[in-house]
Amino acid sequence: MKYQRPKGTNDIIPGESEKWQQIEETARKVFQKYRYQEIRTPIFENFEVFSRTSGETSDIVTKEMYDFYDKGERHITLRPEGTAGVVRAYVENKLYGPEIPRPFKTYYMGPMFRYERPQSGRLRQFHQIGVEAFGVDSPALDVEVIAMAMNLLNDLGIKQVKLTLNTLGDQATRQAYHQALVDYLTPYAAELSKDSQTRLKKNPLRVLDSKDPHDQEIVAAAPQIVDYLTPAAQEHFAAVQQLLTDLKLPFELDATMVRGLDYYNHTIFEIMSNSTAFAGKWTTVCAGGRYNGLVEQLGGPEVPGIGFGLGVERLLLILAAEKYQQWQAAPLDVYVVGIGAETNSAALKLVQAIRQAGFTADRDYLQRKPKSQFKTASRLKAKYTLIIGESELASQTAKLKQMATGTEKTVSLTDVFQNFAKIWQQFE
RNA sequence: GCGAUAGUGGCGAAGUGGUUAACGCACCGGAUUGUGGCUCCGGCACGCGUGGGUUCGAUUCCCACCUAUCGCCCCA
Repeated sequence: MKYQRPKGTNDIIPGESEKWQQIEETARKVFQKYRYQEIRTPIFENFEVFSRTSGETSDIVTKEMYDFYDKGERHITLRPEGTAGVVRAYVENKLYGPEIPRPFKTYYMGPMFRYERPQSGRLRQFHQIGVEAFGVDSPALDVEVIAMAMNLLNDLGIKQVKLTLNTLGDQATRQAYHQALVDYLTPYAAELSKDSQTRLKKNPLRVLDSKDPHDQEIVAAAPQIVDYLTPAAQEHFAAVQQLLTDLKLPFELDATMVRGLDYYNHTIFEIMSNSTAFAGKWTTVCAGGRYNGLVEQLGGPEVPGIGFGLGVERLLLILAAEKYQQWQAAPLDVYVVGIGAETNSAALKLVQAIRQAGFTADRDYLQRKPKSQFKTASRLKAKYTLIIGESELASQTAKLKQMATGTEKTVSLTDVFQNFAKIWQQFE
């Protein structure tokens, strides 16, 4: 093969693309109900938009950025996630203006890029559907966003999910907790895994979700962030839990859940699936949280925000495994069979007329013999065939055949051109 | 970035250091001047991921690279 797609990318071909359309359509419908509007931001941004916000020491910045210098020596990054770009656009377009009602609720869908080793459900170019809501600090908004994510998954036919929840607290909480954690972990530094030793220096919180068994033993007795929450943070988190309960949305608390990105605080959540697509292992399909302070960090006013991102490829894996739906191309109403080269023009006019009458139509383009054309019509599951040959051409008629029954009727070409819907109706 | 496994037609899949690379499915054509099934007959890899090397000779052996899959890291 001369050319192959770049490593970690995928072609979404007919047969697949229908699924994408269905997912996107479902998402748009759900978001519309909650009154979120679409935003489309560039696929690439200045490097700093992501490096500053995600955290200089985060894995995304240190090893997963797809970045390069363009011809003007600008340091460009293909977006690794959606939030930073949306926040940048929010600030740049002054969407925090007083004339814009709060919360400002928006959603996006599109490709994201991370330079990493491809694996199942993980690509270099992958796709996320995400939402962001700005300008409201109320726990009710946290819960609305979470409920909307659950709503979307449910509408997509994914029922087997688990919602996990944690809080990172506010600035004061984080500082106090950070210190407590470092104090606790430092004596164990030598025992920690190599990765965790560097985490301890760069971002101690990340030690919490280490997969290393011995790390986990140490972490088990570590101080928990809930014990360091300021009264305000405590109150916020309690309210979120209460509201979720009011909505009868079951959730689990996970004190070790953290985020790979630095900008999160307060409520963070993940929705996980243990679908057979992941060999029964709980895998995150949707992750989100609050990011008060991020807007400021990108040069805007002090405006709180919350959002989530959902991985489309992972969603597709679950849907394929659960076979919840049958996806297919638009059904074929009429297949036009042309017999003889001289019917070529008439066949083309016929498919066009049928399409303009609001039906789907296709024809043979290879001048194949009738038997083959009928075979194809049959394979395409055409409801009707419209046959035109020399004799029909001479009498300005065509034969309409209902494939299921084999019944044939002669129709005039003029009628087909002028009112195919009527002919269709009479046959049905 | 590290480790493991793999790569033969549209798909599935045999195979071997040596004349024309099995077989199945799908597809195309014919038997049947203009009608869907079945059957029968025929066609369908100038080539065995790419590039080098060893050899009289490589799809087969060696090396490098590419890609995929899985694990680690991390994450959607």
